[in-house]
Formats: sequence, structure tokens, C-alpha cells
Amino acid sequence: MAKHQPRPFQPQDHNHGRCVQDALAAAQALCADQGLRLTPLRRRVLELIWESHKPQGAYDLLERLDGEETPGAKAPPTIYRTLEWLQAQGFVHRIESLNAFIGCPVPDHGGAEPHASQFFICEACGTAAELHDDGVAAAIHRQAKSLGFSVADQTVEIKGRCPSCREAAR
Amino acid sequence: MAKHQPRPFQPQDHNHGRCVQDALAAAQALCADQGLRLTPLRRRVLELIWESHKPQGAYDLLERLDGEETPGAKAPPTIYRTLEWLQAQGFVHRIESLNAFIGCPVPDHGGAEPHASQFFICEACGTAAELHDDGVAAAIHRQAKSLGFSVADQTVEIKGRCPSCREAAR
DNA sequence: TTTTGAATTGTTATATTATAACATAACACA
DNA sequence: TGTGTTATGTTATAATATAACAATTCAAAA
Repeated sequence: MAKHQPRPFQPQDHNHGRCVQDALAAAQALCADQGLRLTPLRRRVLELIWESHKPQGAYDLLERLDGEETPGAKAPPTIYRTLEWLQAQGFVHRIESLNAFIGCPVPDHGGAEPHASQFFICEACGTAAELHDDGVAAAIHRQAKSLGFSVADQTVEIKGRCPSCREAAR
Repeated sequence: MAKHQPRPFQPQDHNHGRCVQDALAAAQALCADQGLRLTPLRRRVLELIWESHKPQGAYDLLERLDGEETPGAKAPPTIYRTLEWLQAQGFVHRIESLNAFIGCPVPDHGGAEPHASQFFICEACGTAAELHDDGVAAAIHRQAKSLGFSVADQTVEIKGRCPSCREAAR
């Protein structure tokens, strides 16, 4: 079966159900494969994150989680722990400059190690796109090498205007 | 007069007084030049930031500021406002992934517009180095262009081990 | 099947980071 | 010397995140 190809900055009217479906299916498959437990809570939080392509704050997610599902009001540790686990599996990423979280369209990208991503974030509509450009990563590694610095983790977050918002602004 | 050339990841025993002196002199010169007010508070905070090459948290700075100088205990807005101004002038940068602030060695780098920096941050000793590599910036712009995305601001923060700490680990 | 140890989730409290709103003081220039 | 602007002080609170311990659920051994 042909895989749905996630593309950055899709039109607003794209079939978003497809994005969600694919993300959940990928997570489910990966967990089954590796004996990880995608519990109802974890699944639900992943679903909430995927309700849009905009990074979501932990407390926003918590609020949406609360009042639904199981009875009690959820407390912050619930959401932070769940996000931590989702990040560890590579299902979501944290956007440092926004204190927010977004779903990863390619959780299985580079095997077990976290992949080097670049995030392009529209300041107008809030949408973020994850890219994996070898050129950027290579330029960074080149610099690191010349410094004698060994890279463990890259944070690359670019703010600006997405194509739709640029168009809308004209 | 030959300008002191700030270099990334200098040995621990470098003449750090020189770094501080240069940073303060540059700030002073820039302010004089542009009619900006480098008040005692602003000057002092810049000095505190430059006490090391490690990014500092706002509350750490506040605590150090407090108990010295003018009588009263300082409150958070004092430090945040001051940092905001220092950032606006390009005298300090914020490290998003650490919620911390570091002095800029080249505040006048690119005229008025903020320059595109890359930060290399040692997870062992906390030291951070600011670089300005056209290769990295170019790779990012290349990607942006292919997306139709217009870049307003770049956050590039690389975590890993600095040369000294790698050496020490052997 | 029952036990048992580990993983997950719940709960309470608190730490850390940051800003809003308004009062006072200092300064710059008419 | 006044007068508007910029800077700083102060109080309160918002927003983000974690520590510590209790209760529950789960899976696999006994």
C-alpha cells in the first residue's frame, strides 16, 4: 500500500483526518513492534496533539483532556509524563521557543536515535512544519567539527511566514 | 588599536576580564553612538551576564543583583525588563532551550537588524559559544525558499561537548 | 490462579519562569 | 522650572514544570 506522504504546509482544506490516522497508525505499529504500551491516555494525548499542525502547550492539552474520558480532573504531571513518553518514542517533538509540543509525521525516521529536525513555524497562523534537511545538519556538523565540538542534539526553530499567510497578506 | 578577537570555547584560564571589558566598552560605544541610555542597572546586568560564558537564568541574575547596589530587593520585572532592553540592543541573546541569557560578543555584528547566530552549548560545563556561519544560515534559507517560507528569525542551539570537556573525559 | 514486581496513573504540593498593572522616580529638553 | 517621556519600583498573579508519594493496573512467574 502506498504510504500517505506528509508534506509541509499543506492547504488548510487538506484531509486532516488522514494526518491523524497515519500518525496514530504509525505509533500503534511501532509500539506493537517494540513491545511498548500505547495506553489509552497516551493514545488520546497523541490524538489531541494531532488535532492541528500547530504546536500545543501542555496546559492546553491538559485542559482538553480534562472533562472528558475518565472521571477525575487531571493534574499537570499527567500530561507532562505522557508528553515525556511520547517524546522518548519520537512521536512528538518539543518546540523550545514556544514551550509547546507537536506531532512528528515520521516517528520511525532514523531508527532508535532521535532525528535532526528543523521546524519552520508561521508567526501568523501558528502552523509548524518539520523538515529534515541534510544540508542544514551538515552545515552544523561542519561548524562543530571545526570547533572540536561533538554534537548530541540540534534545536533548529525558524520563525516567519508560511506560504498561505504570505499569500493572504497581499 | 587592534581589536580583541573573541573566540569560541577559549581555555578556562583565558583573560576573562578582557571579555568583560570589551563587551562593556562595545555597549557603551554603541549607546553613545545612538543616543541610547546604558543606565547603571543595565550596565550592571550586562556585567553580571558576562561574569562567565555560561547562559544565566533571569532569577540567578536577579539574585546576584539583589543585596548589592541600591537598597531595595529587586523584583522579577526589574530583571526581565532590563534583559529585554539588552536583547533589543543586541547586547545579549536568549537561549530558548535553557530559558537563559548570554552576552553577545559582537553586538554590532550586522547593523541594526539582529544577526543570525548559532549557539554551541556544552552539556558538561555549561559554556556556550556564539557563531555566525553563513553556511548554516544559507542552508536554512535554501530550505525556506523551497517551502515558500519567509524567514524572520532563526533559533539554532546545538547541545553537546566542548573541546575541553571532551579532552577531560578521556 | 494467585502472587509479585514493574510500569502507569493519580494526587498534592511546590518550584521555576514570566508578565500585567499601576506607582514613583529620574531624565531630557523646551 | 515645568512637562512629557523613559526608566525603575512594587504588588500581584499568570504560565510552565517537577518532586514526592499513593493507588492502580498490568504482565509474567510461581
